[in-house]
Amino acid sequence: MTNKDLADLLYPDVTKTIEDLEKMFPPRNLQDNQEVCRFAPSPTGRMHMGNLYASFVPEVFANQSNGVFILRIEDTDNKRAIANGIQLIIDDLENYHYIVKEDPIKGGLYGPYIQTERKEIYHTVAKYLVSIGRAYPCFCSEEDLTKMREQQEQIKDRIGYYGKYAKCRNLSYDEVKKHIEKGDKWVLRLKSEGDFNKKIIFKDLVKGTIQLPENDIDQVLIKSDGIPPYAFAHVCDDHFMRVTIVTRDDSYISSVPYHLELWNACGFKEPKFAHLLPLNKKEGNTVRKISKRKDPEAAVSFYHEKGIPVEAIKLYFATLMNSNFEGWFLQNPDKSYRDFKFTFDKMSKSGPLFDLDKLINISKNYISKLKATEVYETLLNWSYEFDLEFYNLLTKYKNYTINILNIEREQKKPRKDFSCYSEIKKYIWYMYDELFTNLEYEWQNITDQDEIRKILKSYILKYDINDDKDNWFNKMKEVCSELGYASDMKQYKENPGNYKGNIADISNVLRVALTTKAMTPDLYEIMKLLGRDKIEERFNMI
RNA sequence: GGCCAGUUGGUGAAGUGGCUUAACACACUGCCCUUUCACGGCAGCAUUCACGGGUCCGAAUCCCGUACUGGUCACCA
Repeated sequence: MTNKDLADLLYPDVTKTIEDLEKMFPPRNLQDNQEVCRFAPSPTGRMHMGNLYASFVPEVFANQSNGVFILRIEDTDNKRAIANGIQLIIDDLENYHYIVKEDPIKGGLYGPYIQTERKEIYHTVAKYLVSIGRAYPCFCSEEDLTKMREQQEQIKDRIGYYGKYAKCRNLSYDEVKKHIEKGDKWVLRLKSEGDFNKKIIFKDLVKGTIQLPENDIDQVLIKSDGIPPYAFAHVCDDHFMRVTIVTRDDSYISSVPYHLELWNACGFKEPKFAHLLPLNKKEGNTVRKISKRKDPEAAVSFYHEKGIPVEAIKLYFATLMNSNFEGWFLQNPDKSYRDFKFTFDKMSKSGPLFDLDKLINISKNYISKLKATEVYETLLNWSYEFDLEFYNLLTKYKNYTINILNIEREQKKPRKDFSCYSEIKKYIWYMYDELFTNLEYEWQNITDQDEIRKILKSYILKYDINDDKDNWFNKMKEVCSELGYASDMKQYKENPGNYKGNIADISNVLRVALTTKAMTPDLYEIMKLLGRDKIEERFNMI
C-alpha cells in the first residue's frame, strides 16, 4: 500500500489536485515591486487600536507599492467568533479609509476570503502532503497527549509530539484503515524532517537575521473537526492568495521554523515575513500589550466618541511605524502620509508605547490645518451622533458657526484649540444665545460690579462694528485714558501706582462680559460676529 | 525550565566605531512677544545610553557574562 492509497483513504471526497489549485489561483499579474499584503483578523469583536495598527502597516505597504491589500477572516477557531464580527471589521476599515481591494463582501479572484469556506483548499493540500509522505493521521486522544506531556515534564524532556513520542507516525495502512472504519477521531500531522539540534537562519523584514532551532514537532495540520489550525491555514491562504509579504504579530516568530518547513513541504515559494511588535501600554512599571478588555483607550469607539479625527490617528500610526516619518511631515506639512516612503527597517524592534498625549498633539495640529467648512462638516456629523441639541444649533446657524470656527484659522500659524470634536462646544458655546445661560463670569483683576458697568458703558458709546482692528483697539485705549487706566503696558509696568489698572484689565472686562470666559479667541473677531445688539444685550446683563 | 528577542531622560525615539559634551518630537518648567488665550521665539530638562568585564588610540555602537522585561513552547490565532 502506498502513500497515495493512504491519501485516498483519508480524503476520499477530495477530487482536485494541488495543480488544479495552482491553475485556479495563478500568480498575480504584478511587477516585482508591487506587494500583496493582507490583514487577517479573527472576527472576535470590534477592532481595537492594536488591530487597527496591525492592519495599517500592511495596508500602507501594499498601497504605497500600488499592490493589493486583502482582508481575510481567520475564523477557524469557531469558539471565539461572534455573529456580526466580519461586518464590524469591514466597517472599521472603511471608517478609517483603508483601501481594501479584496474582502469577504467585495470578493475577488483569490477567494473565498473566509477561512471556514476554504476547507476544500486545505483538504486538497493536506491530501497532497499525505500522498508525498509528509503527513499522517494521528489517533491519539487528548488524554494520551496530556499523559505524554506529563511524562515529558517529569523527565525534563522537551515537550511535544516528535521523534519517539510520535506514536502514530509509523502506523501501517491496515492499522489506519481499522481506526477509520471504527469511526475513531483523528487529526492530520506533519511528518517533520527537522532536527532540533540544527539551526535555521532566516531574514525578517523588521527584526533582521534570526537564528532558531529547526522544527521537529509533528504539528497538527488538520484538526479532528476537519479545519486547520492557524499555521497550515495561513500557508495555504497566503500561497494561493499570492501574498508577497506576510505581516503578523511578533509572537509568531518562534514558530517560523515550523512554518518554513510547511511552505517547503507543500512545495510553495515562501513569502517575505515581517513580524510586527504590538502596541504597548505602560501600567505601573511594567509594559504590556494594549488590551481591549483592560484599556478604555484601546477601543476604536473611544476615539469615535471623543471625535478624534481618523486622519490624526493614522498620522500617529505613521509616526509609530517609521521613526523618520515625523521629521518628514514637519518639513512637508501639506502632504499626506501616503506620500511618504515607509520602510520595514525603520520599524521599531521593541514594542511602541501608545501615548495619548502625543496623539492629542497630532490631532490638534491636524484640526488646526483644516478649513473652517471641513471642521464644520465633521463637527456636524459628530454632534448628530453625540449631541443633538448642539447639532440643531449648528444646523440653524450654519454660516455663523463656520465664521466662528474660522477665527484665527486661515493664517500661517492657526490656533490649536481643538484636539477633538467633542471639545469644540466648550470653546464656542457662548457664541449662541440659546446656550448663554447659567453664567459663571470669570472676572479677573476687576471684580467690582459698579466699576465693570462703568467700563462697559464708556465703551459701548464708542463701539462701531465697522471699525477696523486698529480703530477698534484705539477705542479701547480711549476708555483707558478716560477712566484712569494705562493704555500702554510698558508705561504701566514702569509706574503701576499711577493707574487703576491697565488695558489688559479693560480687555478682560469686555471679554468676560461678552463670553463669561477669560480665555477666548480674538475679541475683535468675536465682537464682529456677535453684532451690536447682542453686545449691548450682554453688557446689560451685568 | 528550553528557545527567541529587547533594554538610550517623564514619554516616543535618532543613533550601526571617531562628526554625539546623544538629534528630533511630545510633556513639563522658566523667560520673551502680546489686550487675553493660543501661536511663535529663546532657554532648561540623560556629563550619559540596564549592570559588570573585555577588544580598541577611541564604544550607546563590537564581544562575553549578569540582571530585568517581553514573547513562545495547544486539535488559539
